[in-house]
Amino acid sequence: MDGKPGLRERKKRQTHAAISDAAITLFLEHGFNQVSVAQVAEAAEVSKRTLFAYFPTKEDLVVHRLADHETEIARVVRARPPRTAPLTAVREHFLEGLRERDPITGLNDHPQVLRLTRMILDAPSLVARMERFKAGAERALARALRETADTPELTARLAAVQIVAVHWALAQDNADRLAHGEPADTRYAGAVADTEHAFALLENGLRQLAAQR
Amino acid sequence: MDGKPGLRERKKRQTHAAISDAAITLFLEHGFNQVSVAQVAEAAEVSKRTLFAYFPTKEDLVVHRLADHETEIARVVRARPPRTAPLTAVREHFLEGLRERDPITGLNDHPQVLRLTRMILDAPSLVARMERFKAGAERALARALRETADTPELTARLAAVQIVAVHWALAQDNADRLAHGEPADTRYAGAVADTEHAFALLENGLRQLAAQR
DNA sequence: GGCAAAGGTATACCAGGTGCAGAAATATCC
DNA sequence: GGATATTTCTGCACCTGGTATACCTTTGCC
Repeated sequence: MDGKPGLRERKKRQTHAAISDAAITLFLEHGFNQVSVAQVAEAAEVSKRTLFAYFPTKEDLVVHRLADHETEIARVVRARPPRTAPLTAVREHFLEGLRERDPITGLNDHPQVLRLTRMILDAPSLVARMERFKAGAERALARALRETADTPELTARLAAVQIVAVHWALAQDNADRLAHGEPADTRYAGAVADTEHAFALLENGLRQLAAQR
Repeated sequence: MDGKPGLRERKKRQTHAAISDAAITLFLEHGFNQVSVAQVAEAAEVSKRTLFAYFPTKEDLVVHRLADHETEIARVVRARPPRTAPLTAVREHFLEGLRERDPITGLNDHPQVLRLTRMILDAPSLVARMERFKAGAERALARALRETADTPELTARLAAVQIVAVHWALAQDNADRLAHGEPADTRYAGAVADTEHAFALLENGLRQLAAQR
């Protein structure tokens, strides 16, 4: 489809990568808030104005790498085998992510990943950006549920927000533990158990929640 | 406890209110992003520095009014009658909110409220701020569940994120409809039905989600 | 009334982000 | 291959949110 990307196109990609790489390197080294976009631009040998032509905000310098994941759950639901419940597909996908130590599950303890996670958590504006991400994931998943499982509008939205919320809670929990020094391999069994528990809760509802007091 | 707030204290409250009022007035009239903090400060007859002494960020000029609601769900759970399930308490509280047209349920169509909602939705930074709000509500609710229903750590967190997510989805749905012109009184019946449906889903789980395809 | 402390102000400053006019590089047409 | 049109990059000035500093005013209190 594009045997000839064209010089202009290639340079664009190159510049994009140069800026992104310079940004990540500097941010990991000194922290997100400690590095100005001017410094990033200088390191990438590009004007500040050009940097903003490629990345609309400073946060995007980091977050654009995760853009694919925004619709990941929705894609999993759409691509599920016939007669499989959406929830089952999402659960299996998450378990597979755990097995593969996919960073999105929070269960990857490579120093680079750990530092990136810490960097994001230390920068409020980046955390806020991640929340918007979640909202995007919810919308995409709601659509997928409507279109592939004939789920009514409201039910789809409700299911979507619940699933995404649980997904993130699990990942965050894993990431927290690894951030506190627990090795991924040690955490693995617990992460699997927690995942099973969480999806069982989703499937069976909160009825079981004690009513005492 | 304080029959004599003291002059200093009174002036502080007064200044606080003056700034907040000036801000809301200007924001409602011209839009959040169209008004600078300098203009708000000028309207409130206060220096910019003073404004930031009272409100840490521009967003807080709007959001501080909702601060109480951050822990509202958690308080409802803590204050529930004996042997009542947390979920029941939250549902009843939401239904009561609908009856009273509490703006937090999205079912208040007073022009002021409508304009405020629109203003918030039109300003990405305010939306982001609301998301942080949600996160705070989740934490508070998780604690309440742990402390009043002996819910284990993970279960409490999972339940909390689900409940808060559904709560917000319902409110947002109502707000959306009113924003599109539907009167609150017309929407009321549907809002109640949707609420019942949503909480039934929470209670019974997503098992029912069709597995077709 | 006088003094310490709290609170307010003016000013200057930093960082993220945008608008604009022109220079430089790339693509296109002859 | 060269002239031209188009895209992209750049430098610069500027706006806005937010902070630091240093100084002044008000309040509380003896």
